[in-house]
Amino acid sequence: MSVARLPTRADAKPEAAPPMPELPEVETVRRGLAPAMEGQVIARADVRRPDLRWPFPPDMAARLTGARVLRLRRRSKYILADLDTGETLIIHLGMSGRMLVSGVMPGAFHFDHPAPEKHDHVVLDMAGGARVTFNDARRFGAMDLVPTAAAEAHWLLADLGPEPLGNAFNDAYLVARLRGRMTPIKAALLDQRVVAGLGNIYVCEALNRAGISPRRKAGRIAAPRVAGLVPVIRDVLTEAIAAGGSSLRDHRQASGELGYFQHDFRAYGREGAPCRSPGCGGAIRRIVQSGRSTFYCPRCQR
DNA sequence: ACTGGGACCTGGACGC
DNA sequence: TGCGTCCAGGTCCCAG
Repeated sequence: MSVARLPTRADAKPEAAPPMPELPEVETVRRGLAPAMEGQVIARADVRRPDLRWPFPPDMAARLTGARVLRLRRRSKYILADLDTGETLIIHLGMSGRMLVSGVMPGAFHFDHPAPEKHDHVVLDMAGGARVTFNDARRFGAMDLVPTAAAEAHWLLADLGPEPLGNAFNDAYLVARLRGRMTPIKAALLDQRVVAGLGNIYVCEALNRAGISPRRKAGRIAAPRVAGLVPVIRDVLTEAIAAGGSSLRDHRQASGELGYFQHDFRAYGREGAPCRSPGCGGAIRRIVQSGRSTFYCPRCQR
């Protein structure tokens, strides 16, 4: 006779390598954290090592303790937690950062607190009973605590380009921003100063949908084609956020680990497989640009 | 100013 | 079984 069991942390581990956190994953994490954190007081902050990619403020735990989280925002791939102390906790997931929610979640399932694992670097116990655990094996992630008024001017955020889903990201902007650039369009779209929040995966997907070769020099693409990238980028990200949102509830019920959801990529990670662009069917090819994998269809991306 | 390449970090996949 | 090597990529930093 089988016995029902509580979800375990192992249930959260995706079978395949999880997608790296780009804008949609970060937004999904933010939405998942919100019910556990917004309006809640941080009763205890356990900073289990002094640094991720950079050292934490040495008194970060003390400054977090007793603070109420007013709201969670997102800028590019950063999560910003505004506190009632006048400070903002800046969080970046890097490449392997994960957020796990356990304990009491208002309006959601209750999970037992998991045993601490390797790479659990920061643990926040909320007064309401929820616990947020930040785990980051590769430690490319980051946290900093700065005055809220200065958060957007933080050196990590200061040079970021416009949000791809915002009004400032439009065809006139993108055409002007790429004019004269001799770098491949793949690299230009990965440049966070051009547009903030895209990573390797969604750049590959956007270029595939737009039918633009990742090798083409950014400044040599006809303006109408560049303009066409804007709605495609918005669509790719919006669809991914929607997928994350719809999976959030199920995923939280399954594990408590936030931000990972099933993707249906057309190009990324599909070397040798048929291109999924409507009516194409060419073979997806993998090349290396700037030391990174690029997946594209030589048949429909020109 | 722009561009390309290296460094950081660790776990997992792979070959011998 | 175990060891070495490669790969993943977000971001910073540096050299040209």
